[in-house]
This record gives sequence, structure tokens and C-alpha cells, in this order.
Amino acid sequence: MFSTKLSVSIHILSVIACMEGKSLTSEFIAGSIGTNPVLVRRLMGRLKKADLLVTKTKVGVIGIGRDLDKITLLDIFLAVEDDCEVFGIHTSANPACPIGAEIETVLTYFYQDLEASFYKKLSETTLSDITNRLYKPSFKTGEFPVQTIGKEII
Amino acid sequence: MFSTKLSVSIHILSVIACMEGKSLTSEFIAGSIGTNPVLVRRLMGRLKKADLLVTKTKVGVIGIGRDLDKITLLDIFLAVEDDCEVFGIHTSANPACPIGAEIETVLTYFYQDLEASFYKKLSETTLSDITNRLYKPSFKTGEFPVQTIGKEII
DNA sequence: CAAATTGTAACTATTATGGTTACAAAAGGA
DNA sequence: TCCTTTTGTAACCATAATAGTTACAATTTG
Repeated sequence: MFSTKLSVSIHILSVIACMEGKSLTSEFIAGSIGTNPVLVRRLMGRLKKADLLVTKTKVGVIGIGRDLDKITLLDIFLAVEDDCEVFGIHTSANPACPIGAEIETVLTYFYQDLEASFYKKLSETTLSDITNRLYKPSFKTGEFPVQTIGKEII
Repeated sequence: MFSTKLSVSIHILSVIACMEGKSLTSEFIAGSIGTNPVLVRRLMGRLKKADLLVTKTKVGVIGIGRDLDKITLLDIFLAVEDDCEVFGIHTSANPACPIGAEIETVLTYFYQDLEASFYKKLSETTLSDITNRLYKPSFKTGEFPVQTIGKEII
């Protein structure tokens, strides 16, 4: 399967989208994810390069790069995964065998179609679809214990 | 990405489908793939368990388990991949954070839909679609150098 | 019976992921 | 201006999966 990078990146963007105004350090976000601040910074670096996040300053805190309904899961996936092809193809096939000689071409043909369909589906869910299911009014009124998310629980 | 197991398994089944009657040892098939006979036997073991291959004898040579147009890429994929979910979800999310508490549920919701679409697409290509693009009449008339595929080239 | 082949276990090498430490550079408040 | 915080990166480690390999008992078949 694909790694958890997409899931963690969605988590990062959701925290930023739902909690704008709070002190969104990498440590705070990592506290929500249950991981390391460095992982968060690494992924945020890739999200910034893809313009899904914007920094106010060169080294700094952040806002979402576009309207939430203009960021699709495909955008995030392509931003954070190194290798976005769905299936690997062995490159060792024997060209002296008629099947070995053709298999890569034939598999590529079918996989491209599969991949196009997969990407299309990924592009049909947006970050706003995600946050609409996550959001509760209490997020911005501070009714949850922000302090416990960061340093203390970790 | 997913491993090359699906690709190699399609290759195995294609060789068996297109060259029935020849001496289909694991070494011969491995020679076409450019890999190790043990890998071929391992994958064939899983394909047999899924009834995509049938053995004539308990330890023995083989035929395809069904009509080629009744074996889909999904059947093969499910037979040989250990972990068939598309995206991993981090299990470390912090339940004290309102987003951490919900993210797994929300991601699962969207991933299930994505996975269903992916599986459906995988099920729409059959082994006969593959072999129709591979097959040439010379396969069965022996006009290619079978001997060079196995022991000698490796 | 003898040779060939299978099914399986055990082991190695390589790679990717996820986690961690460390630190220079930048930002921003006192 | 200085000091603290935070970022962006590099370097490193542990773990897991893939792919490859050796070995061998069990079975089939000539």
C-alpha cells in the first residue's frame, strides 16, 4: 500500500485549516498527529513547494494556500509521495521470450488507464470535504485543551 | 506504490496461458521473467490457493484455473498482495485533539470509496485482455527459441 | 529405482518509512 | 540589540517489506 504520508498531510492541513489563529508550531501539529515535529516540517516543506501552504515569512507560520475546496487529495498525494505510480513493473523480463518482450508495454497500457481512473477519483475529494466532516464550532472558541496537545502529552 | 507482485503474477499466468503444452517448470517461467524459480513458486502457491491455477498432481504442472476472461486483475491482486488497502492511516493520532479524535474515521470514510472505485477498475480488466495483446500464433508453433529462455540465458 | 521438480524454510541484501538528534539561520519579542 | 523560539535540513537509526538465494525433504514420472 501507499504510505501514511497522504493521511498525515491531510491531518496537517486540517489542523491548520480548522485552527487558524492559534499558535501552529510544528510541535503543536505533531502533538495532534502523535508524531515527531521533524516529520511535520518535512511534509510541510513539500506542501509549501506545491503551494498548498503559504508562509507569511521565510521561516514561519502559515495559512492554507488556496480555498479548501480547491485543494484535492490528488494535489496532496502528488505533493508528498515520491513515487506516485500505482503498480511496479519488473524490468527484468527476458526479451528473448515473446511474452517477456511484450509484457512491459502491455502492462503499462493497462496500468495507465487504471492510474488515470485512480487519480480522477482522488481529485474528486477536496480538503473542504474532509474538514466539513471534522469541523466542530468548539475548534475556534477554544473549548478543547490545546495545551495538552503539544508538549505535555508527548 | 504497490510491489511488482501483480505484474510478475500476470506474467506467470500469461506464460502458462499462452504456452500450455510446453514444459512449464518454475525454472522455465522464471527464465521468461528474469527472476528466480523460487519467487515463481512462491507466487504460484498463492495463485493456486486462490484457484487461479490448478495442479494436475499434488506437486506438479499446471493449467489456468478458469477461462481467461473470468480471471480479473483484481482476483490476481487480492491473491498475491498481503496488504490490499490503498493508503495507510497513522494510528498515533491524539484523541485529546478534536481533529486527532476524528481523523481516522473521516479518512477511512473517503478511502473506502476510493478503494471501491480502484477495485472496480481492477476487476474490469481480465487475463484475456492481457493475453490478447500478447499472443502471437508463433507461441504454440514453437517458432521462438524456448530453450534460450530457461537455463541457458540465465 | 533415479532424475527432475515442487513446496517450503531460512537466510541475505536493498530499500522505504518513520523516528530521532543536532544545529545553523531566521524571526520576533523584551 | 540581545535572547528565545522556531524553522529547515542534514545525518543517522530501527523496522518492515521486497526481492533474491541456498538448501532440502517430499513427490512425481520416466
